[in-house]
Amino acid sequence: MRILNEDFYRRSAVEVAWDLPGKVLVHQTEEGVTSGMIVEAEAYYQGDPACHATRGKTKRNAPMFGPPGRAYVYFIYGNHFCFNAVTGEEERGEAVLVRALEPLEGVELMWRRRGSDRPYRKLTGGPGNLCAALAITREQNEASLLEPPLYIADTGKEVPSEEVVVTTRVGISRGEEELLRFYIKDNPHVSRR
DNA sequence: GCTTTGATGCACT
DNA sequence: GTGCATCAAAGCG
Repeated sequence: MRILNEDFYRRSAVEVAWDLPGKVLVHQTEEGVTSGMIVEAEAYYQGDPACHATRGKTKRNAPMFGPPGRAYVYFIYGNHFCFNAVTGEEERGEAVLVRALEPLEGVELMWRRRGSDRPYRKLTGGPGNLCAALAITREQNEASLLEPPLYIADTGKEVPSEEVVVTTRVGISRGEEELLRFYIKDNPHVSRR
């Protein structure tokens, strides 16, 4: 597998979000390697009222204004982490939220982290779930995605464009009208259709 | 410095 | 389908 380079991320969030389904997110930890195919992603860009960066740079969203190819991990609702890949040129304030994975490596480890009574589809389905399964926390905030232990790789297999569905985003209270969400058709790990 | 609320998930009805 | 856990940062004053 080929690790995606900076040029991949140095594009608009919408373009990157379109290309991410089918790519593989990998996290190597002391416990072992966990990875999964990205099956759902959403684009956020400055000017979008729902984007964290829409009101300029703050302490929380500073990674979104940094160089592309970094992680932006933030804590939400007291319990949950969400993982984003920073895209676009520096100071643009763009990112792509990874919402769901299909487990590949380290499934046993994910089960151990999550509890064994969990339905398989919920193991990495949903932004909070995939972060818990891959052990992504605040510590991975601003980490580079261009090299191990945390990176996104290209399997060489492209997802046919007719299998990628474009729709509106989830959980947005403002500006729901735009079609910025991309997911793989009929994949059981996608939370909402 | 105090209040509000959110790019959620889960247990429960 | 509804409610709740739980907290950091934004927003306000």
